[in-house]
Amino acid sequence: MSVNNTTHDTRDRLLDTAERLFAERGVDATSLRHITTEAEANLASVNYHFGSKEELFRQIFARRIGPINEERLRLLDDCEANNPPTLECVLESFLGPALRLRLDPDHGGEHFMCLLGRLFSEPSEWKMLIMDEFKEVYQRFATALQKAQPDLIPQDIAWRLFFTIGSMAHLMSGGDLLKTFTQGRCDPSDVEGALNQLVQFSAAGFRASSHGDTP
Amino acid sequence: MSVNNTTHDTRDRLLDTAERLFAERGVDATSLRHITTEAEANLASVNYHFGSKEELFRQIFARRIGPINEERLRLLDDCEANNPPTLECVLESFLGPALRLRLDPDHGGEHFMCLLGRLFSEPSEWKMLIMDEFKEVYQRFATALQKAQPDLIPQDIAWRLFFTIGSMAHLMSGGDLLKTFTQGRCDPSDVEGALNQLVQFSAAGFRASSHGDTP
DNA sequence: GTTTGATTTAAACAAACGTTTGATTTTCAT
DNA sequence: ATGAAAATCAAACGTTTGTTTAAATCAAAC
Repeated sequence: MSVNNTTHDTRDRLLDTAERLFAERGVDATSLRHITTEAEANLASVNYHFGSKEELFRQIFARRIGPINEERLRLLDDCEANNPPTLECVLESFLGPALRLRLDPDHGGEHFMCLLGRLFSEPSEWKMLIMDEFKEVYQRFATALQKAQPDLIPQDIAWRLFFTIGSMAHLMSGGDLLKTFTQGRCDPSDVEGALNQLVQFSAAGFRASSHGDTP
Repeated sequence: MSVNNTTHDTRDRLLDTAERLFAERGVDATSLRHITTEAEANLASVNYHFGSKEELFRQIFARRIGPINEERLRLLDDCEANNPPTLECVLESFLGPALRLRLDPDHGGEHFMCLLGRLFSEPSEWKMLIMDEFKEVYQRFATALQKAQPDLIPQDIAWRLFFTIGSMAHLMSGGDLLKTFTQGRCDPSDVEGALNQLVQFSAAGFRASSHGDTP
């Protein structure tokens, strides 16, 4: 049988459920039994539809990461209509599509965002998956940032983009720390507020002079 | 028998080996069999010396985190000899003791640093362990940063400290991304260089005006 | 209505997990 | 040297893991 509605029912339910559980408890700590139970599917269904747990993870990742990076590049194109593009515009093009996953009405995007944020600091196998998909986006944005701040040397651009990614990943992977320590007065789920905070913080970081002393 | 040299030999070897493997492969993905094999100890030795895998982790954490936070507070005291303290001094007091774990000659500190960096984005159980130990340090530094930048509202301080912690955690948990993408021209293992980059980046972020527009 | 292929199901698989046991060896104060 | 405590050891414990199998069920084409 080829594709039809009911056929992909359990397949999608497995993807959604696994995405959520992977985000909540980590990939290694989530068993196929847990996934299939919550998805109301048979234990064997994961191996039937995906072949293995690793391939399930790969497909969870694949269906989300493409659109995000495409939108990043599309927004970056708009920024580069101006020459040089503004720092804020470039940074928002990079950070916005990731952070706005939280707005997904069925919360699937939010779960994936959390999972993706955690992946940045994960060792080994799983991380390699992002690397490849991320390379083109990274290079395009590093170049754009260099154009926005032509006085910086490439190493400084790299360091600061690295820190920006770290801040983004930290925000994506939870933000419990922030909400806890501020007793809810800073709310990471206010997407546009959080995005604005991060864009302003990073933009200021990129505007620091090159060798460190404040001018 | 009470403490003597050979008695604590395997105990320490277990702590060191587990610390390294937890950092390299993650806590969940590291088995007691893997730990005890590499430590050249019997499988039962972890349960004999620590009672459980969780308690082993707890002790790995406990022996390192105390000294780090003490040094942070000691350095912060020195900063606050000046009033107000400089942003750079406060940030370096917070970031330095963590990042300088890399300088540990037997590389144990480096492994722990990696493990600690990952823990920030980990879900649930393991993370709670840091939270408690971290609360006092967080509050003291948030207060100091507020004194250093009195024009910022507390929410801005919290957001920017959150981003600083994210950048720090990203750097601690590996920095593969940075080294890979810059083909080695940015080297996270140059501790003082990396520390300087992060301090300058964060300090500039903290100096951004409150509501976002560049003045 | 029968057939065909896709899907679901219950049951079993071997492997790996953390932990426990009881005997054995090592260590050191007496 | 002797006895008691500490440490190590091989072996087994009961679970849980991801995966496989073969039969049962379902959907639709002929």
